[in-house]
Order: sequence, then structure tokens, then C-alpha cells
Amino acid sequence: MTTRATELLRVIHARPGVTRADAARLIGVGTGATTELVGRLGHAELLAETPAAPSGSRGRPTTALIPHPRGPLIAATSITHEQWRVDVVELGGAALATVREDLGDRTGDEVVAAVGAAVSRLRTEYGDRIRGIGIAVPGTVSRDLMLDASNLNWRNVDLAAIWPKAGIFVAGNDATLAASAESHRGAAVGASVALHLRVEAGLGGAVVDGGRVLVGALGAAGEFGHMPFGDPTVECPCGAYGCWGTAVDGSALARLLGHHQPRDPISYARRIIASTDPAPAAATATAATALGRGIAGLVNGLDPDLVTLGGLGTDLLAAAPAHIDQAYRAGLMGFRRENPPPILPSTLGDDGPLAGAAEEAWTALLTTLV
Amino acid sequence: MTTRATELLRVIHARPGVTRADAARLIGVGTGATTELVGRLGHAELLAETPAAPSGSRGRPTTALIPHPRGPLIAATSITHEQWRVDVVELGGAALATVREDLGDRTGDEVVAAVGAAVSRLRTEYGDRIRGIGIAVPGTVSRDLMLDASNLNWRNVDLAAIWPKAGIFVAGNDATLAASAESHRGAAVGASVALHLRVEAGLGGAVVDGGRVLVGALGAAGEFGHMPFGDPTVECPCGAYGCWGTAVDGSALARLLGHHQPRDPISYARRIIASTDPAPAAATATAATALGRGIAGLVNGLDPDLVTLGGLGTDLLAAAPAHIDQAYRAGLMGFRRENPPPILPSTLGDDGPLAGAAEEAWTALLTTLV
DNA sequence: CTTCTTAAGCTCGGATGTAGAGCATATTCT
DNA sequence: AGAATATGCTCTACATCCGAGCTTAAGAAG
Repeated sequence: MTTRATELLRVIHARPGVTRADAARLIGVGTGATTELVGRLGHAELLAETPAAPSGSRGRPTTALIPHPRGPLIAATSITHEQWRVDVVELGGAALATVREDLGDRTGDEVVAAVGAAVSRLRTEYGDRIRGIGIAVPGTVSRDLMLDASNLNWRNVDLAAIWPKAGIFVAGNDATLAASAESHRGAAVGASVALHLRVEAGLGGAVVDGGRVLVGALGAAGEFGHMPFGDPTVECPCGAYGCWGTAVDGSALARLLGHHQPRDPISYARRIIASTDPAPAAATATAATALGRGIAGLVNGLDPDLVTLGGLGTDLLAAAPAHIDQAYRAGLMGFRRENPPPILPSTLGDDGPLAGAAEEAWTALLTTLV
Repeated sequence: MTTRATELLRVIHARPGVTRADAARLIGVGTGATTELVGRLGHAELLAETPAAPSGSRGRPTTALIPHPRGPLIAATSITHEQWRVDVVELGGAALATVREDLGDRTGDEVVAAVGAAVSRLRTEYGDRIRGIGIAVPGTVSRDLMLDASNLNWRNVDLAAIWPKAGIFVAGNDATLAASAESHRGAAVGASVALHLRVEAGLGGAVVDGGRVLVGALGAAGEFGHMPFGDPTVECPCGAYGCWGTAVDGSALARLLGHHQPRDPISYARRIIASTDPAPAAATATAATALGRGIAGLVNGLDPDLVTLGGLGTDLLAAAPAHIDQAYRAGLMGFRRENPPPILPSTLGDDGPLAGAAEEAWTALLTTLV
């Protein structure tokens, strides 16, 4: 439902600390209805008011709307190839607590158990204020919450164990969720259509259209790394040939440099991209060109306002901007070349997936609060 | 706004002739509110009731809800490479009148003038009942309603002249609008995410997500023909290299067969695809393979429920289904191969763009009627 | 043909949410 | 201090919707 109450909470979430008067204008209600709304939501412990910063101009001062100190919370979780992390996030996106730990060489089920234990501890601390959980994982999540993460060699890891209770449960691919975060809190704020791409082991991302992440029919959209922009003779671990991901990630750099496939392709790639020696720089340039050419294809097809790059994409953009840009412009349709959508580094960096998990869980929770 | 009244009109539009009782159940209101709603909307000349077909089962018979005989109308317009056409479309999608004419060798401005004159005549006939217009064109429409159609050699044709009055004005690419039609009235009804591709001179299409067409930031989304799935040595008229469109349309067939680029690439391609001689059949198979491979890439990235093919895509699917299917499956990510999204022929055929123009204009109009 | 069963429509009272007018309040400007 | 300005509160009017109870129109059963 989209009641005025939900709209108001959404405004506070998007802009915590918004003044009461601005919020009322944004959702288009008069002062009478605002009094009723703010009173009701305050009484329900969903929002609170503080005296607000003085505006400096004339007129009766208004108050700032902030999350209620006993209001609902979301447990935002991310699992990366190195560590897991759980943040307790209030309305507006601020974190009240953080727990994190390196994965070590735990199995998937052990990591899920550790995360579940951390969530349980947080639930004893915050009680029923924690209304749901959002989880970002480096792999694919099926509808029945089984996780496959080929990069970690995890198969059929059951995420449901993390959150046995009723409430909000959102789980998704890290790149997809990072796209959400980037569009709500990062470099793509204000874009009507934003494309986020994240290079790690492989390449993923998502389109965010009007604030909504396009997740596809099975929740598996955004696997742009498996579009055939690459070399048709290179086989991808997915079984297809010519996947774009195989042309831009750490495996591509290793292939170009004649190295073995690295154990940790992300740290490997960071090292290569940071190197200024000629051979690594040439490999980096080749990957950057492949990245730019593919971005052009996606921009032609999807018509975003802008493109944001996360993960190793940020490194490639910093290391070889000219190669990306040249291939990008060359691949664009003629009419776009004059004013192409900018390619920007992610501003949330490695926090993107966690922030996105918080965003999507909060979005889901807000539709259930009245 | 999404009031109950708008919801009811949307239900009638999606399923004209729906029974009053079913419609009430669909929007979730009780019999009391239904009486009030139907009475109000009938009084406003937005809907009417007819005695409805007998259900055969017990109980008081209900009525069928249909568009009001003096209700609002939309002028749906399509311009193709051969002719223009204007339909007058009522709520529910039925056409009350049709005007059409071959283009001959008129210029773009002359065609727009002819369409404008036809619309004016229809407006004298139907009066203010015609509340807006939807226009499907074989090219790109900028925000200020200037049309570029490279296939027709039209540049900067001003569409605003067709509809000088206030009201709904929706203009879009024919492939994009055909996608909308296919998802509302065609082969993709019921799909949560549908991908429609239309091969004519080049290749375009659109993703429809939950009934909403993804039009992109500039309204130029869906130019999938300019994704670099093709041969990187082939230059596209758009200026880029390796565009997918150049691998599947009439120009691709002519190149494969060593023919000159045909004047009318669509009729030419229809002829080649229909031929059973070995050389044309081989060229058709090559194009079908390129089509299937690209579809796989898009399915990997966009995760639709199903894919519909219009224009020459329908012909290719009929002529070389095995080639499309083999390349499609080979290009899919492993986990999709077991149960791939089906590739279906468009059911609206050449009427798709016109039907989509009607759909999008009606969608826009329905949000303004209360 | 009459009565029963079923599905649907109508009427009315109560609850909810909102808009708008008029008044009250808190600040800055002159 | 008084004017100007912006905001908040109270109260009335109105629209919408839900649910209960009654009415209506068909098929089924006898």
C-alpha cells in the first residue's frame, strides 16, 4: 500500500533529518494532515522530532524528522570472499552496531551458522526492534534461499538458517545490491535510470529504474558478465563462450599475462592493475578496453543516465581511464557520442553490497509498516 | 494516483467485459463500495453495464462492465516504412475506426501533415471523446518530439504537429511499443518480465517489467541491435562496429549472399528467409544463429520469463527454429539450460506497434481519469 | 409450481483520512 | 516594538470505504 504514512517514512529514510515542513511539501499534504501523520507515526515509535537546525530565514522554525530511538531496525549482512559482516541499521540508513569476522577457511554452512549466531546475539541486544534481514552474497540465491557461490566453492548453502523468524527476509547477489545502494546513497542518486557494474571474480551489476532494482523473473538479472561481448574462443566457467566477464576480470589479466589462474583472482587483479610495469599495464589496458566496449553496448541497449563502476571496475577506471573512455565512445551509437552518460566510480566502494542489503530490506519493511 | 476508481478502469481495460462481481473481487472491494464505484464511473460516462452472459450456475446474475458508448477514446497511430495508420481505440483496446494510407514517396513532414489531417477529421467525428494520441514510429523520438527515422531518411520531423491540443501525447519507437502490446495483449500476457525483440531494418525491442515498459533515461532504451554481439569488423550505420543488428537483418543476409544492399531490406529479407534454395537457406541459418546467440546474452543479463520475436524475427523463428534454439542454448549460463525461457513468435504481428501505441496512451490516460 | 439455495446488489451507519479555513506561535527583518 | 514570514494546531466538511443486514434474481429440488 502507498499510504501517506508510508510515503512520509520513505522520505525520512531517503533523507534522514529532513524538516517536517519539507517532508510535508514533498508528499503533498497540508499542515493539518501533517500534524495528524507525524503525531500518529511518532506515537507508533516510527519517527521522532528534534529541534532542527535554525534555517536563518524568517518564519516559525520547524523540526527535523529522525528515526525513533525505539524504532524498527534491519540487520544488514554481507558475505564477501574475505569476511562476513552484520550491521544493525535504522531508518535512514545509519548503522547502530557492526559485527564482522574473517571467513578463514570455514565452509559455507559454518559461515552461515556464525552469521546466524551473530544475528541472534544482536536480537537479544535489540529485541524485537530488529524486524528483518537483508543479505548480500557473492553468488546466486534461488527462490528457496539456497546460495551458490562458485568463487567460494559453496554449493546449496541454506541461508534460511540465518533468520529463522518471521519478518522481512531479502537476499541477493552482491553486485545487484550494490547497484541499489549506489542509486539510493551513492554516485547514482537522482538518476532516473542507473546502470551499476561490479567487477570481482566475474562481472555483475544491475539496472535501477526509478529507484527499483530490476531483479528479473528469477531474481537472476544483472549477470551482464555473461553477455557475449568477449572473445568467442574463450570458454567461461558458466559453459558458454565469449562471456564478457572473461575479458575484464582477474582471469582475463592472468590469461593475457600467461600466468596461472590465481587462487584469489581479486587480490591478484588489484596487484596487476596497480602495477606500472609495461606487461601488466598492457594487460590492464586490454581489459579496460573490453570493459569500455561492453559498457557502450549496455548503454545503447538500456539507456541509463549514468554508469557506476564498483569492485575492480573502480580500479580499472582509475588505472586506465583513457582506454575505457575511448572504447566506450567508439561503441556508442552516433547520437549518444556528443553527450554520453558518464562512467563514474562507485562512491560506496566495498560497502556497497552491505548498504544495498540494508536498502532493499528497508524498502520491503517500509511497505509493511503503516 | 491509484484510487479504486482507477484500478477498476484498469481492470476493465485489461479485460473488457469482465463481470462486475469479478472486477470487485480483483480490486478487493466489497459490494457496497462496488455499487458506489460503478454508479459514479457510469455517471461519469467512463463505463457501462450490459446484461452479461448467463453463468449457468446459481445465484443472482451479475453484469458485464464495458466501455461507455460516449466514453473517452485514444487515437492510436503507427507509421511504418510502407504506410501510416490511425485507429480510434476505446477502453479495453477495441478499435472503432481505422484510417490508413500508403506513404508513397512523401517526405516525413508531408506524412505528419497527412496523419494530422486524418486525426483532425476523426476529432470532428468523435469530438472531445478523443483525449489523446499514441504514435509508433520506425525510429527514435527525442524529448521534444522530433523524429529521426534513418530507414526512411527522415531527420528532425516534428511530430507535435499531429496533435496540437492538450491531452495525452505518447510517442515511441515501434519495437518498444510492440513490446508493450505483446505484454498486455499478446504472447507475453502474464509474464512478470518479458523481453520482446523486433527485427526489421535493424533490431530493436524492449523489456517489460511488471507491465511497465523500460524506456530508459532518454526514452531510447531497447536498441539491442547496437549491442556488440556481432562481427567486430562490420561497421554499422550507427558508427560503431560489431552491432548485433548488422548480423541478423536484411543487410546481413545481403552481405552473406554477396548481394547489393537492398532498397527495401524488409521485403528483401522476407523473400530470402522464405526461400528454400541452399544459398539463401544457409544465409538464413547464419542470421538465425546470430539471433539465438544474442538472445542468450540478453536472457543471461536481463532474466526474462520469456522472449517474443516480432517482425522478421517471427520469420526467422519459423524458418530456422533449430539454428536459433541451438545457438540460444549454447549461449545460456549453465543453470538456465535445463529450463530456458521460451522464445515465442509475436501474436500481434505487424499490428504490434499500433496496439502498443494504444496501450501506452491508454495507460497514461487512465492515470488522469478519476 | 413452489420452496430452497446461492450469488450478487443495495442501503445505511460507522470509521478513516484528508483538505481547507482560521487562528496561534516562533522566528527574522526593519 | 511591530511587521513580515513560515510553520503548527484545531475544527469542520467531505469523500471513500467497510461491514451488517436486507433485497433481488437466478438455478436446483421436491
